[in-house]
Amino acid sequence: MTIHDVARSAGVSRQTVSRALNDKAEIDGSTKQRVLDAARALGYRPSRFARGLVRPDTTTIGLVVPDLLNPFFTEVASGALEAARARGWHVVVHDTADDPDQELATLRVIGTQVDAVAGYFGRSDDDLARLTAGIPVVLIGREPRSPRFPGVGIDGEDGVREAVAHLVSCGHRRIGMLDGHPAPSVRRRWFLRAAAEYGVAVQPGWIAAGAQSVDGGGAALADLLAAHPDVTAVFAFNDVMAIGALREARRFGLRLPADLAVIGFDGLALGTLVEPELSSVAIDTRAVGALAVEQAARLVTGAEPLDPAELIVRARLHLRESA
Amino acid sequence: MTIHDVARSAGVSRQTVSRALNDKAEIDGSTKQRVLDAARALGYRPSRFARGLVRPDTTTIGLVVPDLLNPFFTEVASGALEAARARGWHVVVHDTADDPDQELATLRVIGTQVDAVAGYFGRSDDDLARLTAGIPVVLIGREPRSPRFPGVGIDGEDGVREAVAHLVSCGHRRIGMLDGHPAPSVRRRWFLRAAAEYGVAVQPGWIAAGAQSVDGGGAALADLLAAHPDVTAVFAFNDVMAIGALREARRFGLRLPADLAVIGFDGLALGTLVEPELSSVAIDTRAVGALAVEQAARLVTGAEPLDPAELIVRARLHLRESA
DNA sequence: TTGAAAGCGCTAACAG
DNA sequence: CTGTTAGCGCTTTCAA
Repeated sequence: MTIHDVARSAGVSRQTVSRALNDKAEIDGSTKQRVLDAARALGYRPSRFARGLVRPDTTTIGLVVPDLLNPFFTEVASGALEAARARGWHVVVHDTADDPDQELATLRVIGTQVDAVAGYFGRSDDDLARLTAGIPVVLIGREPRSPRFPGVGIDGEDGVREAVAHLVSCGHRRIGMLDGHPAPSVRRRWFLRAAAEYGVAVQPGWIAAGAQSVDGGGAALADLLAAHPDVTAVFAFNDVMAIGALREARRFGLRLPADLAVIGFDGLALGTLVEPELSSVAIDTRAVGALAVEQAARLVTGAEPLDPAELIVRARLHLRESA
Repeated sequence: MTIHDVARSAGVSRQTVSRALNDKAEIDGSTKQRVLDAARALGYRPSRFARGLVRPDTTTIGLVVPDLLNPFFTEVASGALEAARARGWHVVVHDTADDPDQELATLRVIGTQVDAVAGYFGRSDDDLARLTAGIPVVLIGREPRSPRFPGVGIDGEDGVREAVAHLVSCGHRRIGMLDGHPAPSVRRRWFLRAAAEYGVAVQPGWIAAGAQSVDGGGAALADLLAAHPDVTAVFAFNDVMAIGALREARRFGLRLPADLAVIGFDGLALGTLVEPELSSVAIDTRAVGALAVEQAARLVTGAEPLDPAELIVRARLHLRESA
């Protein structure tokens, strides 16, 4: 079903069909209507590729995230969108549902939709290279960083240390962690290292892991407290889990932060909506997205790419009410 | 910069370049490397359109939302994503920043990226028709519904009536509303009609309007209470605003729901994270997205489209703690 | 293993 | 106002 079929059906040339469809001036009203009717009758839809081939194009970059329902990723996306807008570029957001098959499927089609790709990927560098076949790729949050693709890194080490220092200074000695799958995470390593520095001997049982979601955080806290009710503070893999922990703690009848102090990671705007407001090892989520776009832009235009050191976003402790 | 330039630079034919880039088998290792080097040196990137033209294609639909940071739209997007996945299709999400210019820019490029468009648009039907030039369009939440494009409608009338009935049955007589811009909204009309039915004479000053955001909701409540501190309950344009109102009320030192009852609209998952948990006139947000995709799918494949009556999502009151 | 030819569906430029 | 011609950049036959 091409423009040719419509042309034949309407008894005109392809060019006339094109004119009718694109609302051009140089065409007779009745001819136009006839063409439009024929197109509708045939169920004709123009090929976006053929169009793109002959029309001036806008650069668009694809942002791939594992889960749009997680506000962390929407904040990153928002930063990316804004950075792209500043250049007059477009961003389309893809959701892989945190599923390797979906990620694969996305990678297969994305090459026909965008000029560069940025985002969160689980596949190996080799797979990525093969699937993206020549279009620029920027990884976000991949740890360890890839030698092959540039990536935006998140360095939470100092921030986590601040968090542990704060908890210790408040008198906490039994500090647990709610890790997120896949565990153990880098954030856990930062936590354990900081705890060791401050003389907190974290017992293996003080760490529980759960899905990176509100419910996962709640479940992890329940597990943790069931085995170790004497833990007085927890550091969560991210804010979403921390918020789940807050809710779970309330259900347990714990007072916050008196009975249990909670510190999250990410510094989401969401943290100011819950009660008590969430303390968090915060990163500039919008900067993460903006840097990814900036690097993608340099790759696309052939400008000098940003240096790995410039592509690191550092975390800082934001103290609010929950700790 | 085309495949031709690379071929010339590497001293091979275009097909050989194609083979090298796409990791095909029938190519000598050293030739491949030479081609790859030349491509890199030239900064060559294949045209996604030319590729799309000759490669089997996956259908993708574009979902256009005004603000990805608003969880309502991410819930809708999530429903759309899931419905598309069930058919093996893809969805890309576009954010227009609630800005007519961005919407225009998006519409201009979207035709080269997707096979159908669904979402929230402010432009006139004529503009939409011209800009989308033949690709199927599904409107979401447009009120009144367009005669030209199919759309998913939201009917909150019964739900709002339930909400007002509930408030009245709890003894509330001075019930205000926090409307969202652009005001007055359809939801306000539902509210006023329901209030009239239940004998509540809503004074003009009991209605304040604000941005459709957390801060907007907080500001609107502040305005409302400053002028009419005797209002004992408010219905908010949406949950996000309601949550802002909750926060503002806490800052005012009001007890919830004893001093002020709050009911939102949308039924977001977010509502269960705040304290008190938010009562809301809830709609099935995922169904909204799913219906939009379903209709787009029918338009794309030429199947019998869904009837306007089937494209309506009705709201129901979900009572939690805030009212 | 490589190259030549053909054509994907569309629109801009030009001719009529 | 309408049709003809000529590509856009790429990959897939098929032949060498």
